[in-house]
Amino acid sequence: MDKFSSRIILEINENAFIKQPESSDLGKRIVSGSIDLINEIGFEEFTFKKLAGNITSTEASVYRYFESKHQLLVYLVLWYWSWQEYRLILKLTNIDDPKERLKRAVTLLTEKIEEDSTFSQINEIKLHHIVISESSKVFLNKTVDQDNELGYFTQYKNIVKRVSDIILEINPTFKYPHMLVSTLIEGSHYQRFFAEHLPRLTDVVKGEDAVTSFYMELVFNEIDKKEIN
Amino acid sequence: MDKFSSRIILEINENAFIKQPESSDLGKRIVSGSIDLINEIGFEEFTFKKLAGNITSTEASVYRYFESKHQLLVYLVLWYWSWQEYRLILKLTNIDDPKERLKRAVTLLTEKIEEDSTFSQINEIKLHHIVISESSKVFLNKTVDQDNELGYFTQYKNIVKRVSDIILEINPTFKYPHMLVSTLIEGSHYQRFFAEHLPRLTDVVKGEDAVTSFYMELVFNEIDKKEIN
DNA sequence: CCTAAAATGATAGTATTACTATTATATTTG
DNA sequence: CAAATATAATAGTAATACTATCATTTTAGG
Repeated sequence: MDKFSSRIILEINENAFIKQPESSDLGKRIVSGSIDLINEIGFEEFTFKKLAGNITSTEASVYRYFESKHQLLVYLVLWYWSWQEYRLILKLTNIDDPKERLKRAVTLLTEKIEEDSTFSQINEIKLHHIVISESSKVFLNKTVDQDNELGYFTQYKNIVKRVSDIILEINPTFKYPHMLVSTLIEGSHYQRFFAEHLPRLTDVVKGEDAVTSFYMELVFNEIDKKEIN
Repeated sequence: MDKFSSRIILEINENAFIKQPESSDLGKRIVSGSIDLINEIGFEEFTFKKLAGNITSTEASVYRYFESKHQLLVYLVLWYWSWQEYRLILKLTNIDDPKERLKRAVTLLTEKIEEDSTFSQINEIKLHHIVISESSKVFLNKTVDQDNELGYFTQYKNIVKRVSDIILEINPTFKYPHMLVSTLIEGSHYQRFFAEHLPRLTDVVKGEDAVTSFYMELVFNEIDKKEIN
């Protein structure tokens, strides 16, 4: 009995949609349908027309919720990072030892999402897959500065800051906390993608989750070393 | 007097073009024009029609060299990694100490490309920029497995293998050499992008190239630690 | 329960993209 | 100089990424 029984809705930046998708049945079908479809065919092949076909609606109706497929991807990725920030806070609550806090944070940020907690209409396993292969397209884009002003990266930056602060608590003289955290987040995504498609760019070690083990080791080596000097 | 006077042409995988762009004036204009244009407007906005306008040719003519803009990006990225492999080999020639070899490799893979060596019609500074913001789109794609079979990632994998082998020479029991190398390559690209657009995801340290310093430290900490245990 | 407002569906239309095809005109090569 | 080859000019197509309009259904308030 540790689940909060009332439904929690994550509040997402209003710039990331035209009409709140949580507010209607169609909105929810758009979100869950797009997660399924982007997963299946990839973001490049994904269109609102195909989505509409899958959820028995129309292209025009989808456009009432999201002004473009870019905005929809932004919404999904924002949702993911809001959810991760929420999970991070929960996972660190009442834990005082900074090393234990860091350990928990690294695990959360690098591990495979296995259980489907099905927060509302969102399949978190599939969404994690999308984040791995598509989320960088949100910022590797000429609109990045505009998107940044709209607050599209706030949650992501918050997470990086939270974990950086733990690192600085352990080692206040460490010069590169943000680099270390963003490296482990993006790095672990790449490694999972490589493991599936380009295995010679990664290492698979039997009997362990090599991705989490590697980044855990990396992070602690890096900040410990500095502690000694 | 350390430049080889004869022109060197990098041999690029034949699957990455229809007609060898090195073979004609138009081909060269396509390559250099696309580097300029992708840099300027980004890969999403880039079209063969716009390119043709810039280089006073026609869309149809561009299509005789590359079957799609995806293939053109593949060509550019392949060229970049061929060039980097060539530079890596040069930089390691006659250097025996594995730690010095590793140091040189890490510098090469993470540093900013400053001088314009202008290998043929290619502006390496601009191409480096493209690699930073666009190259992941080559593999973060549903066609990745097919593209892998066509050999589009061979040079990249070769570089990762070469550097991994140096790491294993220094520490033969290190479990994650490929992860470490691909992390530093992709990580350094992200950090340079973040420094320009999302500075709160990185750290800027006065008086040093923080990106290279960070990854250099990371790599040596990681493999040294293991050496002791 | 009824009406007005809001949401959705159905349909059509536009500019642009990502190509392919055809023919004419240059340019190169033997 | 002729034949082959490369490029330009032009046209055309299916799909994409939207916008617009109007009819129909659903919902919410009095």
